[in-house]
Amino acid sequence: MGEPRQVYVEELSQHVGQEVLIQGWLFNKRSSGKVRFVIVRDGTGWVQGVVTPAADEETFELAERLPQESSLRLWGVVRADARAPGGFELDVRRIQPIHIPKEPFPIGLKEHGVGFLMDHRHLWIRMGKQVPLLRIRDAVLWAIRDFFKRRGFVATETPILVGTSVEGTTTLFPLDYFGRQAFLSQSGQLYLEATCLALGKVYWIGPVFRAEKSKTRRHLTEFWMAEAEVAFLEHEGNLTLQEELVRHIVEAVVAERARELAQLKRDPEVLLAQVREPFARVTYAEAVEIVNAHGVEMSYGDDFGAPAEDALSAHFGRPVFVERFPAKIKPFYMKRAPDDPQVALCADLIAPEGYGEIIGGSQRVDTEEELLAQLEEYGLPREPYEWYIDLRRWGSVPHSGFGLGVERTVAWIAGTRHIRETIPFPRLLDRLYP
RNA sequence: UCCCCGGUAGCUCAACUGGCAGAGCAGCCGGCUGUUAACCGGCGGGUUGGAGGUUCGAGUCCUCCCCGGGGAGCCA
Repeated sequence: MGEPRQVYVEELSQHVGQEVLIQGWLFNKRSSGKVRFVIVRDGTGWVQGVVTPAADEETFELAERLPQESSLRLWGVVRADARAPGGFELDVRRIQPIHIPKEPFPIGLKEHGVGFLMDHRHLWIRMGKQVPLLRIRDAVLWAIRDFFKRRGFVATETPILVGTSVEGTTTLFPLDYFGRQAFLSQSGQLYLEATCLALGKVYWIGPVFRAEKSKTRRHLTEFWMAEAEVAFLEHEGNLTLQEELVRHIVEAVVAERARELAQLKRDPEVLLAQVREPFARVTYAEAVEIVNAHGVEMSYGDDFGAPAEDALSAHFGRPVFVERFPAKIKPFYMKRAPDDPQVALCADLIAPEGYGEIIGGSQRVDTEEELLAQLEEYGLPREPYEWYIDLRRWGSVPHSGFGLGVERTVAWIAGTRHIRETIPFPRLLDRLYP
């Protein structure tokens, strides 16, 4: 026999009848006198251990005394049991405490308010929905990397510290850079355009920062974007790439994280059905009519507000691309449609079920003349963009790209209404702790 | 920045038109051989967010401030 093997809760099905060692934390305990139950979590799942006087005296005593979130090693024999939520239980032989808290764990098993939970985010992430949610986030990020890797994209990086804004309109976090003004990047796109002319197909996944005073369930001040940029790719191909990426993410998460989706009561069939068909595609002008038909007022030239996005997502019931926005409500770097210079060759992808815009993308301006004209049109200074203009001076090619909001994508797939739970430590207006 | 709601025990909440501040959970003590947010009995626990005001009397009404939540705008 020898020493019992150390295993994780998610591996228990492979060890029925064997004695194993689980290392984890006491999530909860219950007692019926001579039968005591300890629920232990280890990051991969939860399992109930059954402690009876058959265990040694100290272990039997610990099963009654250990407070919530004690860390411990637990030796027991794995047994399949229909009564166990996960299908398996442990008949406990021995418990060895590693750390016994001196004070009650702040987060109980009963309900708490959001403010309290956010103040204890560092402890909240151990609880309930948070673990499967963060495991789904992990799967989403790996699915993105896997998708691009398989297609020969080069993973690259863009700077976080920048000297100028990418999109003139959005608010930036300023900071002092050795006496000069610098900002936290709000998008890696412009740099990715340069990199794609070096490497062909590139992507990066990283944090971006928006100093908007947004207080909604869809906004963070620090969030993660997966951005891609492809040389020689035009608008149509850009949409196809985005659609294939999103479909791949959903299929990969459903395949790899079925257990977590079940814990979150998210029906994988609903997700698969949403991405099975080709995504809907409408022009901005058509979208405005659909939105108005749903009783949400907006006129041509307005950007879509949250109610408008919700109307669109309700109308289609699957992801929908909104193409060809009026150029004046989109950033300076987007290429104009050859048949209508008033509209940009761009698209936003609106997620189903009201999870909002998850992708913004476009074909980029590719001639120096157009770029200079558009910088001027937007009232932007030329100097900080000289390097960007250079890209159109030497070997410019048609190129396109997009940015996918990781947290909104996770929220949609996990079926979690508020984006704050899709990242371990959300940064929100008025919330910088912990 | 604007609009709405809230702040009472460690947590979640109650307390009528102003009249003795209460319950569940958590904690502590005890009971229970299959519990599933276990259950049963007992005990302790409060500057009612802060400052000022009205009143015989304020958790409750008024003013200002602070904090939190929801939403809008903007965006991914």
